[in-house]
Amino acid sequence: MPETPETDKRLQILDSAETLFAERGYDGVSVREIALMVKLNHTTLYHHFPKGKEQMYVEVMERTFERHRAGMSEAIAQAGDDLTQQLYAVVDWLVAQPPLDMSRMQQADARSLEADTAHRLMSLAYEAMTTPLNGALEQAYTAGKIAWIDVSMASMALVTLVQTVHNLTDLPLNARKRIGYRLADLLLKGLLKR
Amino acid sequence: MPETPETDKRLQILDSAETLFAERGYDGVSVREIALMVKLNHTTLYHHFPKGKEQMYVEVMERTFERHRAGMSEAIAQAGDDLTQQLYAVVDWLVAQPPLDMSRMQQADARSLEADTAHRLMSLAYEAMTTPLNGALEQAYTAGKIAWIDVSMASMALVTLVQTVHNLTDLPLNARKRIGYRLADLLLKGLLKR
DNA sequence: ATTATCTATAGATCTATAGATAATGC
DNA sequence: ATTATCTATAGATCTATAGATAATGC
Repeated sequence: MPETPETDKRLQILDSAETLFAERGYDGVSVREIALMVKLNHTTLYHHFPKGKEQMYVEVMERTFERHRAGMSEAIAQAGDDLTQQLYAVVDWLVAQPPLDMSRMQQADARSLEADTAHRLMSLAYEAMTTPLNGALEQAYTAGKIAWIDVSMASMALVTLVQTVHNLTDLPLNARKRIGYRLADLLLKGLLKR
Repeated sequence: MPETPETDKRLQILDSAETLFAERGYDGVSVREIALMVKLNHTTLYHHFPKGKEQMYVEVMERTFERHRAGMSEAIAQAGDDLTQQLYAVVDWLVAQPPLDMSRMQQADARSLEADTAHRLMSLAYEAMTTPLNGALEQAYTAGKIAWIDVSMASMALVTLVQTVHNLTDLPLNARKRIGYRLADLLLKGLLKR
């Protein structure tokens, strides 16, 4: 069976790099490991990515952020206009995706990149990961459903909390999703009795 | 002025290692960097820690966990019996401490350690970081102040959220604390209107 | 005599480049 | 002729050990 033109080696490399970078971060992954996953000698990767490991990381992350922005927007749009259902849909999306650890990106990965590149990527990340949720929260506020809050703080809080579900590596996807819903409930209802 | 006997070289090494490991994780720190901070040749550290870098990391983390457990217990005890004030006190403690990124510990650091050691440290970490808050939440539930929740999930959620404040590196301590309080409020009151 | 420190070095990575060889497209 | 792949290798780390030398305690 012939390969489809989209799945050429360059895309295979990015896909493998994405899996590895998501698991272990920039410094935790070697160019050799990425090459091993796509069955190429590691020096061949420099043909496809002349600027080396940093270029692979940047292209991987740009793809990842855009996919997350689109995926979360779509999830929210499909969920109707109830905030709780919208947050559950975002949980479904995030839990099914590879982990995206913004704290590690900032504390570790960014230090190994050229400074301008690191700043640009971090801004992209915050923007992509909060914009769809910000919209949902603003709409809920306008509709009188939620109290006044710092919308972008709440969005980051949800994303951060749901990402911790990826640390439960021994649980199957469904169990991780259920825990994600409970974290969303916690953020929606709060601890104090109503 | 003579050095106090407690601040001998071994403790200086652990203090420097703690700062560096907290900032950049196990793989992000080299034995040479630790040695540089205490003005020793890096090979000298193997005299004080014959099992090398892993031994330094283990001793650093054991100290850190115990200090956090004690610090959070003390903070809660001093705060009286109001849950909100107790959580604020925990925020004060956590924000003033070096960052402790459990996600990075599990996803990155643990992979570089001997497997048994890694498991033992992770268990210690979860236990130390949640036990004091679990107690406060159980007491609040018994007193009818909060709704029924998974207490250890809520404790981890608070710790995780407050740790993100360490990523705001350009803000002074007081500003970071205020954001910590607002995150605690979010968890206490929730988004939905009451 | 014991403890703390250093020099020298082994051996295992890592990223990246130069340049040869094989595969592909016209 | 161009594109994709490989071999060989440079040069920079890293952790760790062996063994010499200096400082300290009895």
